[in-house]
Amino acid sequence: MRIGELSRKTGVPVPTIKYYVREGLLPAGELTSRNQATYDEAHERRLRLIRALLDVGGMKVAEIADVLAAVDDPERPLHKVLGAAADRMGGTADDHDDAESAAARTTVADLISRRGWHTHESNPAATDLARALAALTRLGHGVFAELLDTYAEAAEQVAEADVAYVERRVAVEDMVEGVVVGTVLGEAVFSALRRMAHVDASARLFGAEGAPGGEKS
Amino acid sequence: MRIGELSRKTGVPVPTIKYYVREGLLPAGELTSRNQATYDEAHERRLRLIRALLDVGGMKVAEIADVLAAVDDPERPLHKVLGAAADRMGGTADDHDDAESAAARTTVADLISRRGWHTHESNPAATDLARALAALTRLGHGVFAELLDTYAEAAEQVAEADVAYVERRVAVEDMVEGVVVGTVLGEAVFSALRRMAHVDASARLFGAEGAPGGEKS
DNA sequence: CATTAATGGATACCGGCACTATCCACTATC
DNA sequence: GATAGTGGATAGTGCCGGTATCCATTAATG
Repeated sequence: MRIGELSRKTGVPVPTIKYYVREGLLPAGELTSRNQATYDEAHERRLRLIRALLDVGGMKVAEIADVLAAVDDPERPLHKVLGAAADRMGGTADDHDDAESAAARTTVADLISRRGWHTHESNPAATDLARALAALTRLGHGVFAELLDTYAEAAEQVAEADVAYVERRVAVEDMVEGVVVGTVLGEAVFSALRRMAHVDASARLFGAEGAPGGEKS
Repeated sequence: MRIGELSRKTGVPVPTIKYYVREGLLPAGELTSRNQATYDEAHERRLRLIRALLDVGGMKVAEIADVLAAVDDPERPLHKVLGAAADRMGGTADDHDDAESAAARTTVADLISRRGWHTHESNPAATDLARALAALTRLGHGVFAELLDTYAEAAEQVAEADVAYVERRVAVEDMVEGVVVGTVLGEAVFSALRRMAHVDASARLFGAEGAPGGEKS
């Protein structure tokens, strides 16, 4: 398959495909002449993954390059790929490092030990959590931390399901890709579900229905 | 308080504050002369909220403007604010509208009725969910949909806690802000927790620990 | 076999976004 | 009265995902 067909099959413009190759997201086609190359189903699959990560997962091109490099490296242990896939999140790192941040880090450390999690507060996710909690405190919503255990419980359920899902993938390369998909797209899935459940929960409580065209107060 | 002090207290540069005022995120200070204005704690609080929504929540300036306009409008019913706060998510809307998308929409509709949710598939969150599921299917991960009920269960727990949290805010304006904070920052919190739980769950299953320096498979 | 279309590769350019810099006339403060 | 700070306006910056354009070469087509 040549680049035009790849473009037609995936809906990605040819110059964009070239751009992804330049950025290292997609391996180049195999050259058959000086200006001819062929692409196979692996390229097609990779290209769809890239678009899903971009459009649905909201990842940046450079982050995708990192994650895919980890995916392609057979030496890379699975949990490192997971780490690379996970580290994409979190706000911009202009931390204040004030009293709220310190308190938040303590809260996170307490949570980790309380739940007996096999992780460490150096985990980027823990840093992100601390940042979010610190922001919450600065906004006067420090009480929100009381929900942490409820959140953690739900997160455990989801994570358990995710890992079980990854586990039952047959081949290892499928597992690795499964980690990426589960981490990134799973987040989009859960986020959407949470928002839908919000509508439902507030409808139950306040009597407003979710469909538009409702009442005024 | 004048703009310089506001800047010092919040760590936001003066030109940036002016920019937020221009973009309608922050009300202008009250003019005392032609080129002097005073700002109060409400400005300070609002400014912190803006930064949290930007840095932690990953929202765009225009989205924040929409949400804050809804927050400031006392006529706006609560669930509409929630909608405005929630609609910020989801990928770019260049939908394919193919077989996968149709199947995904059916899956979403089934899920809504199965769980008896008071929402409709016109909900933007439902659209986002359908998009994510369609992407999953295109990647050959259609089986992921089997996790949907586990995800939904967890989402319900979280949403219930969120709504209960909002409910116990005393004043109404606090409730409204609580909705925004709970929706946006709550997502950051859950996302971080999920990634931490991933590490823990995969450690339990594969015997790899969260700290680096592990094994090969 | 001649013409047209497509390709790989390189470079330049584009629009959107979140600021940042500069300038101005004016005011507060020392 | 000198210096710093202010509101307001306009222009510029750096990054990011692409697009556009060009070239020499090769494939496809009548």
